[in-house]
Amino acid sequence: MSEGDESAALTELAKRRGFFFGSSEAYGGVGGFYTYGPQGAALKSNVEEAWRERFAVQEGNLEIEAPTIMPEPVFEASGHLDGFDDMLVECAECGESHRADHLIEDNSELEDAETLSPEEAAEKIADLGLVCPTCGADLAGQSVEDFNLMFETNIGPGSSTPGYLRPETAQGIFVEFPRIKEYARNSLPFGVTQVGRAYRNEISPRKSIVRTREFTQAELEHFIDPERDEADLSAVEDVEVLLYPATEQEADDGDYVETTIGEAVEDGVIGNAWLGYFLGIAQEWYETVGVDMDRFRFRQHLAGERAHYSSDCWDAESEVDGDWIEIAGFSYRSDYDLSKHGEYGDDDFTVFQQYDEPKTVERAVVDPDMATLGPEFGAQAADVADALETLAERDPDAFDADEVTLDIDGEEITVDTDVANFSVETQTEAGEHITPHVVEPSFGIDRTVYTLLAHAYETDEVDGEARSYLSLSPSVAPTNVGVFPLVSNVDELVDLADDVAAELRAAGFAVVYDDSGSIGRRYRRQDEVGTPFCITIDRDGLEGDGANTVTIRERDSGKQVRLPVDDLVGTLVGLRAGTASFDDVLDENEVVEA
RNA sequence: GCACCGGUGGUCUAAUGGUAAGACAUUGGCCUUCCAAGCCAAUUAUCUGGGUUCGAUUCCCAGCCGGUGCACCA
Repeated sequence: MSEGDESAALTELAKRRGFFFGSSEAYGGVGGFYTYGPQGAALKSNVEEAWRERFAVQEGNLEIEAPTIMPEPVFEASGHLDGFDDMLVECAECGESHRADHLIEDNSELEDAETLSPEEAAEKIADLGLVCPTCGADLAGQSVEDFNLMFETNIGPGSSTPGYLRPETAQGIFVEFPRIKEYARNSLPFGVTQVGRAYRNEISPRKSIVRTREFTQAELEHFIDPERDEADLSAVEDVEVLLYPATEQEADDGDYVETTIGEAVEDGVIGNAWLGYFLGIAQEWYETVGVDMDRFRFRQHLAGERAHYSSDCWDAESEVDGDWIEIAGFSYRSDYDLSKHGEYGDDDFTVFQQYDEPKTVERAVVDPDMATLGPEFGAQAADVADALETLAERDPDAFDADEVTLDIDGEEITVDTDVANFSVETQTEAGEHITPHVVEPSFGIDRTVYTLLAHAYETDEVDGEARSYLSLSPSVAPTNVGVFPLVSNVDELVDLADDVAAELRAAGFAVVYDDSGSIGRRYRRQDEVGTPFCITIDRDGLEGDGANTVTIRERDSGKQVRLPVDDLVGTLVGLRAGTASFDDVLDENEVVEA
C-alpha cells in the first residue's frame, strides 16, 4: 500500500464498517471529536482490557478511577494553568501565529514574559517595535490572544469554583496519592494505573483519531524510592528493541540502535533501569495486541524536548503512512509531581521509609519556658520560642553563654539561657519521610487503536477477486467469530447454527450470526472488520460420518478445517488467547478444500 | 488560528444555472449456495446560512466539516 493511501482507505473503512466517525455529524460535526461505532468501541475496549491485564493485573498495580473534572488549584499545582497557557499574536500581513511571550523574551531583557497579561504583552510588543519573524511586518497594534489548552467549566452554580477537564489522567493519581499510599500500606514501590478520558482544546485537531480534543489514556504512575528501589530487569533483559537515541537523532548520519533492554540499560543508552523495564514490557505488549514491530520504534526525547524535571524520556512510536506517531511516552519524572502537590495541597505526599538500622543521633533541643516568655513578650512569645529552636539547631554553642541573642523580625531580643531549657538529647530515628520519584508510562489508547487498524489493513486476491481485510490479533478483534448456516432455507442447518451461536456466546465470545446472501459475501463482511474465524454449518455436518461437525475458516489464509461441534469452544479459547495457532488446528483436524 | 484544496445516497465517484447519473453496499423475493455469483424489486444524496437570478447542487460571500502545509503539541 503506497504512502497516503493507508489512512484514506482506513478512514473510509472506519466510517462504513462502524469503527469510528466524526461525531455530531447531524449538526454539522465538530472538530476533534470522534464517536466509536460498534466495531471500534469493541476493539478499543479490548485494547484497554489487554492493557489492564498486562500493566495493572500482571504487575500487581492498583487501578483507580478519578473524576475528569478537578478544581482549579489542582492545576495551579500541576503547572497546567500557567504552562498550558499560550499567548498568541497573529501577523496581520502573512497570518502567521507566534508565541507572544517567546517573541518578547527573545528581544528584551525580560525572562518571564509569560507572566504578562495579554494587554501588557501587546503593549510590550508595540514598545519594542517587534516585527513578524516570518515576513517582517510590524506587529504593533495586533492583539495578543490568551489560549489555554484546558477546557474550563464551573463547578456548581455561579462562577466561584472554576474547574477544568483534566488534560491528562495522571493528575488524578497524583492528587489522590495520600489516600492511595495508605491503601498500599506506605510501602514503596507501588504502581497506580488509570484508564480514562482526557481533554485538550487543541488549536488544530488532525489526522482523524490521532489528535483529538477528547481522548483516552492509559497511564501508570510507578512510585519508587530512588535510593532503594532498583528495577528488576531479569524478565525483560533479552527483549529486543529498536532504539532511536537522542545522540543518533542529532548526528548527521544518525541511525537506529538494535539492541536488547539489558544491554541498552547497561550501556547507558537508556538512562534509567526503570524506564528500561517498562520499555521492555511495552515492546512485548504491543506485539501481542498486533502492532507491526517492523513499523515500531522507541525514540528518546531530545534534551530540549524534555520537561526540566525529567532526566530521561522515551516515546513509543508507530509508523503510519510514512509518519511516525507517538503512541506512548515513558518519562522519569523525579519527585516533581508529588512535591508540587505537597507544596500546594493540604495532605502529606511523602512516604515514611524506615532505615535498615535505626540511627542514633545527638540533637540539640530546647523546651522554652512559656510561663516566663509569655508574660514577658506577649504576642511575640511564640516567635521567640521558634527562634530559640532554630538557634539550637544552627548554633548549639550559643547556649553556653548566660544569655542568647535572637533576631525577631529585625529586632534584637536577649533572653536568659535558662528560659530555653537547652539540652543535647540522644534520639533514635527509625527512618525518614521521602517524596517518592515517579516513573510514568503513558499510553494513548486511541492512537494504539489507530495503529492496530492501519497495521492490520491488508488487501489481496482470492480466486481473482480483490478483497480487503483486517488481520487484527484474535486477542483484540472486536468480533471473535462469525457463525453461518450455509443456506438459510434448510431448517436443520439454521437450527444447528443457532445452537452453535448460542453456545459460543454463553462461552463469552462476541458472535455475529449471518444467514443472508452468499457465503462468500458473508466471509468478506467479516474479513473487512477483522473477525479472525468463521464457522459454517453445512449439510455434511448433519449426517453420516461427519454428523455434528462444522467447518472453521481462518481469516488471513482462508483455510478451513472440519471439527466436531463439541471441540469448538476449546479450540476457539486457545486461538483467542494465543496459546494455539490455526496451524495447530489444521494439523489436528480434517482440512476442507475450498 | 492562517494559507491552499475539497464537501453530491451508507461508501466511492459522475454531471449540471432548469431538482441529479452510476458502481458498490443495504432490504425483500427466487435459488439445498464454501469465498463479494445470478435474476426480480425496493430504499437512500447535492454541508449550513446569506447574496446574484424567474430559477442555485452549480456562480459569489461567510460559516461549519475534512485533507495538506505553517504555527501549536505543557
